[in-house]
Amino acid sequence: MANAQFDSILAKKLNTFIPLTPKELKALAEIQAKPLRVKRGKQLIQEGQTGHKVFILQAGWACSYKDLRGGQRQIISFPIPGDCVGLRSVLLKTADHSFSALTDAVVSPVDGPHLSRCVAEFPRLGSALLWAASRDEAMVVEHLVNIGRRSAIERTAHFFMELAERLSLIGLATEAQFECPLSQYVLADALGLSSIHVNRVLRHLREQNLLTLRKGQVRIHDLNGLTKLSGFEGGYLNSRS
Amino acid sequence: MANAQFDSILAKKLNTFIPLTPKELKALAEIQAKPLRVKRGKQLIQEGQTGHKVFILQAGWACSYKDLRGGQRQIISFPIPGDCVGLRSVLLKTADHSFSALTDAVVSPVDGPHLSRCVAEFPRLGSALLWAASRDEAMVVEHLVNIGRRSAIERTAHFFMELAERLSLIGLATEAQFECPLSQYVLADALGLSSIHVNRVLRHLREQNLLTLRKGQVRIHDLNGLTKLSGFEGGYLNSRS
DNA sequence: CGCTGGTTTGAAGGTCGTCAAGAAGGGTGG
DNA sequence: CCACCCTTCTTGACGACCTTCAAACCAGCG
Repeated sequence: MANAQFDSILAKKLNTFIPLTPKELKALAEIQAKPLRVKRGKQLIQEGQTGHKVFILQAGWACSYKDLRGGQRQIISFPIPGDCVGLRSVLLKTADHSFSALTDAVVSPVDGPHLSRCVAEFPRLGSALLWAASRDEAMVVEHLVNIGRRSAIERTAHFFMELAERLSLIGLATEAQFECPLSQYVLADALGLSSIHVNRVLRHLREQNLLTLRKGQVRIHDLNGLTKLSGFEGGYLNSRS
Repeated sequence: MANAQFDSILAKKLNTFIPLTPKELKALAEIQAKPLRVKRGKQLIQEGQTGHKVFILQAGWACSYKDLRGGQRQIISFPIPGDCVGLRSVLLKTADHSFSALTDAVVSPVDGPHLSRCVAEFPRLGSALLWAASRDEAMVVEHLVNIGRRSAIERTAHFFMELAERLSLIGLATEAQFECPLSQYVLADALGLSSIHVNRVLRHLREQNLLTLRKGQVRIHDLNGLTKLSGFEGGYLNSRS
């Protein structure tokens, strides 16, 4: 039992920042005690709503995003297992983004007051969570740079490089391959492109033997070439370095 | 003396979140005790550097940004007086962005350890700063949406609407006008456009009698029209609502 | 078997970037 | 005060990148 909690994916992540004591690990485990299964497409946070929900994604794929008039939307981030969602909005009056499951998923709802008490009692846990939040924000910033200043191909390559790195840190990717059940529509909303152009870009990447996305699997053929093309530097993802 | 500290622009901002006690105000004043004049163009933080510098902007204009190979850059945000810069990187190993003054400016360098001790002693001050940081992140997110999913005109209009709102909250803008010494090159780097296209967009805004930027002054001619055009909703900027 | 969600491709057009060059300030030194 | 710089703004022409519209294709599934 204690071991299972020790192995919580969030605990593993925070441990790379500071080693946590058994007591801290126990508190962390209590935070994410009640896993909740949600169906693909389920919306867990609605932009503008009050009452601050925080979730820890345990399994599956999801995205945080903002809708615009005219049915468009911009995806902010794809949380992966071990990531927190909604932390940023805890101190704001209303949630500044929506959050939905993209596949069937498992999340742990976190009670706001409980979280507050917990970080008050265990400040090191608080700063570990703050570190994770800082890292998430650095990812949003890099996303902004990606959309603002890189061409569609560079941008797409960069996106997959980052995703590969993140997944590999939690053991969900090898050097050459990982699961990625994102449709081209979803990718388009993340990359600030039309889905049709995403298709063309993916074909280019395939034809140049850089990367293939097929049946929810990304295969990386030429890591070096992708790195060069995208200008990817993963410094903002690692705690060491 | 105590009054001058009371009037610190950061104190005023944080006060809109939670009213601060005299002791907290005193601690806050000590944090930003040594104002430093910097010349226009001065770089205060370099992306990738270790040693975590935090600054509070007291006066003047500045920007945080990331450089890309090929001399391009993407501006992340324009801090205005009372804003903190570099807080996000405190817990990261290296700064994830650069920071430079755009005009002659005044900043207060903040000592990392001192800041830590301070928020440990005054937790409410800590959460006030965290609130400010959350608000800043919400702005980055909105910036991402802006670049990813809005056309050049909508995007530019939205940018100025947000800026007007922010400046007006600290008393640096009226309904109709505010100072804005940003060149079209700088605007281009912020909006993910070429400076030439920024020029074209500004002309459109001028010709449609929406907004004029001339000699470092923004004049808003049609607030309603701009709001409609940009789809601006300032909810993420206010503490109330 | 038809339906549905996703992928693929083509053609046409618009937004926006690039190249090039002139105009309009503002500051500095003679 | 004028000449000369530099930075910034402005405009035109051209082309590339990316979007939109339209339609075919494919696989999984009831």
